[in-house]
Amino acid sequence: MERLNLGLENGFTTLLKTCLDQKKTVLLVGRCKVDYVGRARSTLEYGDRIILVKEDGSIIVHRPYGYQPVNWQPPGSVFHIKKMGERYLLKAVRRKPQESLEVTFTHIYMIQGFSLKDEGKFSLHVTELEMKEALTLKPDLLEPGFKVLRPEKPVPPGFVDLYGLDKEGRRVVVELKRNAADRPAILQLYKYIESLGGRGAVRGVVAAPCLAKGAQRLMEQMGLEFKRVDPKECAKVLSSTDWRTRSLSEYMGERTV
Amino acid sequence: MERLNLGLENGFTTLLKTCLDQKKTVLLVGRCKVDYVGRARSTLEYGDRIILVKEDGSIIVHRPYGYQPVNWQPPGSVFHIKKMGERYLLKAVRRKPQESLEVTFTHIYMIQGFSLKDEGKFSLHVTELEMKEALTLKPDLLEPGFKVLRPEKPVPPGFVDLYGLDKEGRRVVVELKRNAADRPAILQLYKYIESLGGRGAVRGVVAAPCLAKGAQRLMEQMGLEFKRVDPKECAKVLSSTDWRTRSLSEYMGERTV
DNA sequence: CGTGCCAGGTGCCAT
DNA sequence: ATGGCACTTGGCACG
Repeated sequence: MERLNLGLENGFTTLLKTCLDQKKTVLLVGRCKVDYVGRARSTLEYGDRIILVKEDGSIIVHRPYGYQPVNWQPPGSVFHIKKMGERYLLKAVRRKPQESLEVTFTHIYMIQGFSLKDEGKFSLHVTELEMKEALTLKPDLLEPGFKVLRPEKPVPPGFVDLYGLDKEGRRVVVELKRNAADRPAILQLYKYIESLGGRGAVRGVVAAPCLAKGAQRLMEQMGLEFKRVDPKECAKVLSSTDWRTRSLSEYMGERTV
Repeated sequence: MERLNLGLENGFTTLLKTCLDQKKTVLLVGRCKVDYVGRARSTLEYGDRIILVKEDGSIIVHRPYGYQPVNWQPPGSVFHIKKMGERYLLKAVRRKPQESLEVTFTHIYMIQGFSLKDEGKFSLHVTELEMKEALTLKPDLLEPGFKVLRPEKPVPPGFVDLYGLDKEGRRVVVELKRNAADRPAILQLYKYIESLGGRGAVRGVVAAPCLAKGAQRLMEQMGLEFKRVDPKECAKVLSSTDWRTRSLSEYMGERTV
């Protein structure tokens, strides 16, 4: 970590340009207004905010409350910096879609550049992908005798989460949800079934921790089955075994065939 | 704006606790690892990051790249601060769902508290709501002679965006999309039509700037019509008139009747 | 409070 | 590039 703080007297524009040139991350705190034009359009009146300008050309404007940024521009944006009389202008533009974010400062309370080294690995568990992996390795988690033929089977409208055979040899199409299975999930499964020859030809199974409120009736109407699957249970299966380490990622890698 | 920077020697824990007690926003830059457990679970190995701790009890961890935070906890979280030997611990817990975020610092490059005053008004334009407002005020934008009977008509599965009559007096159900109308939107409209007596009884119209890729065929299959509506055109209608200022919001406010 | 739907959604990976 | 889809989705409005 290397720090850069030229002080405000040295100039907002100088510091900011230096940081951007050197691909440093800049932390700004100041009183500003924000105007955004692009897919939509927004205005934010003057107030105190925190602004992050990152090495990759992204910018995020945070109010002193709330989880979400009030305005932003994604990585790859191009910055323009200007001093306009008493005010400082920071503009971030991206193309495709053409969007522009303009931050106008009346006061800058803090500006500081940092060279941050962050190569730490991030890993997320208990995702739908992990559920799919677990069910591929231990299909019994879905039902005894179930065999996975293909995870991510492509069908005309999209991708089936799991495709396999039950112990009687019938084809099974599985729609997997990490959260409660809702109406859209069920309708999606139904579409897949239709494109695979209809209900007579394949079994339709919704695998999820539970069903959403209105989903039960829809399930029955469409003649689909619900199988309870616990995401944490799936994650545990993966972490408790070491078969995952290599063999699974390879196996899952073949799903595109 | 009031600034608080006691310096590191004064103690990470002291400063942080003071800031949280006084409901200040804290900016932190340091080398840390992050562990999250809750709906899912994640680990982030050591690296340099920026942490925002806001007045409302939210915390956001940013890597030096990317638009999205790598870890976070929403407003209302409860913080626990501890010094563990050479390391500093910042833990944010929320209930419902029960989730915990733990940031462990080995180095703190900067820590600073700010009392930020931000009452600036934020407004976003050209939302789906504004399109609906525009079409309600100028139904001709949809098609000549169209009349809106009710925005947001409630039907068993949900709410119809616009409900009205065409110039021949036929009932029209409109599904409105600010972006390209996709399959789910079309299926949704179809559900509404079924619950209103089926295709013979009402016209089904998808109003959007354009159709998503595979949507055309589905539209035809279901016997629905597509009407191009330009969000910018809608915005112009709203901005070029001042009828919006009060009267419309009141009118729209009655939609729940 | 749960439930449903929108978002400047974003991100990831597929063809 | 575009399409399909998950996300610790978050957010809001409504029953």
